[in-house]
Amino acid sequence: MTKALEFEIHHRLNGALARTGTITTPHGTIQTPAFIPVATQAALKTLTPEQLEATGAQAALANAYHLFLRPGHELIDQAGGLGEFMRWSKTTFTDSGGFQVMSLGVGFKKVIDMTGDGEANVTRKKDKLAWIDDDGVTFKSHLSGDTHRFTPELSMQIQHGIGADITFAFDELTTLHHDYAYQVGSLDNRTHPWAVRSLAEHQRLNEERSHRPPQALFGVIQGANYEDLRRKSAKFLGDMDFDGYGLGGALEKSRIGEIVRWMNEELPEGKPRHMLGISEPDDIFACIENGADTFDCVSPARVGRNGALYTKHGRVNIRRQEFTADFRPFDDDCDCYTCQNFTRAYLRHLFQTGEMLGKTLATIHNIRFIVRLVDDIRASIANGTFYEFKERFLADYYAK
RNA sequence: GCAGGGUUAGUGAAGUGGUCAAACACAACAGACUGUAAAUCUGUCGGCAUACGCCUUCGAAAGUUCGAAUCUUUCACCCUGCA
Repeated sequence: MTKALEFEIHHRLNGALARTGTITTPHGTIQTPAFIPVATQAALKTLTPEQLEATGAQAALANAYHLFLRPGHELIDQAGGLGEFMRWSKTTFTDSGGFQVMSLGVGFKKVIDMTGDGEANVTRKKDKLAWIDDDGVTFKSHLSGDTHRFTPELSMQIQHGIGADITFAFDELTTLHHDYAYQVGSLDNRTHPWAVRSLAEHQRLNEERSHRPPQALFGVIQGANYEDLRRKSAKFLGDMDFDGYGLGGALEKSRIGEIVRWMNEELPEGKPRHMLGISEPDDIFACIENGADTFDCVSPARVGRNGALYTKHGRVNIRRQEFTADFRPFDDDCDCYTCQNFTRAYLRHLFQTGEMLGKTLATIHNIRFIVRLVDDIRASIANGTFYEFKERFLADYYAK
């Protein structure tokens, strides 16, 4: 193919923005909606590519910030690109690194405070490592303390070096404590101008690097919880020549569906929309219902590594004493490798003893659980049972 | 037999007259984790009580003292030198 990305819509849900479709990139086709697991440093922690593929994952998302620091985007370019480097033949994404770099600016460090009323207070003190201006972000590496500077241009150069099929524009991380005036300034002075610069650099790099498969670029919409800002941002970016859109952070969980709807009512229908950093079942339903096509999130993997496994009745901590002699599969409805082969007692034992296999098996289960949930939602949109499925699933999952 | 050292909560280990139900670590128990500074973090951890607090503890017994895990005596067990 000569195009970086093609998006086709197959089914639409009556009365809502939800749709099913396919995203095709030079490395394959993704049936949407889809959950995209996160392989931040060109690896999904604890899994081999074969194990990841067996979960049904159709793509993986890595991070420009982490790969810039180690091993460096030039090295990945030399290796033949991200997919070749990590031996993942399907579609790849990279996040721009903006979120990571700017989160250093609001990062927290554990501090023990012995002042005050004489009691030791363990607090989390701000440990600022990033400074933002309208041109870019200066930051210190969390690894070495070296100072670096990211601009939209450099982020695109890094992402082209890494060579993922789908890349994201460099945007500003805002948080909920930023007020309306700050959010306006963030859009007008940074996220939007940076989107223009990201797109220009991206187009230049796609031409310059015509020996490589063409890459796609998604613009990232911000605007926090403000309807006018979300619509304005979606309109502004929607008029630009992006291949798709990222729906970005700083939103109130309880209003997530509504906020996603504002954006998607303004965006061009024929381009895919990626919800950044979301994986809780209630959020996934809300976002898909309101027109999101793909999701990524570290949570299923991280939470799994820390011993919490998804079940149809909610998250459960596998280390609980009650599983000591429980020889049933973890979730008897689950078709994953872990549930097909191992008992709760064994999984608990692996976590109690700190065996690495426990983390692997829990990660396999959790990734499969969310991938399959989104696959099931896709099927329910196609056959018209979305609302029944949603109601049934969420009632079970969040039942006390 | 002589001389010296030791015995603290599930385990290891601080603590040598009051601020000690007793640091710290591990184990155990419970919880958190949403564009990964996360194989991380938080809480509980003698008994009863939501809590204020009350009760029983620092090998055993008997003492000294207003007050003992901390000092004295005897006993038990363990370790190290010399015989």
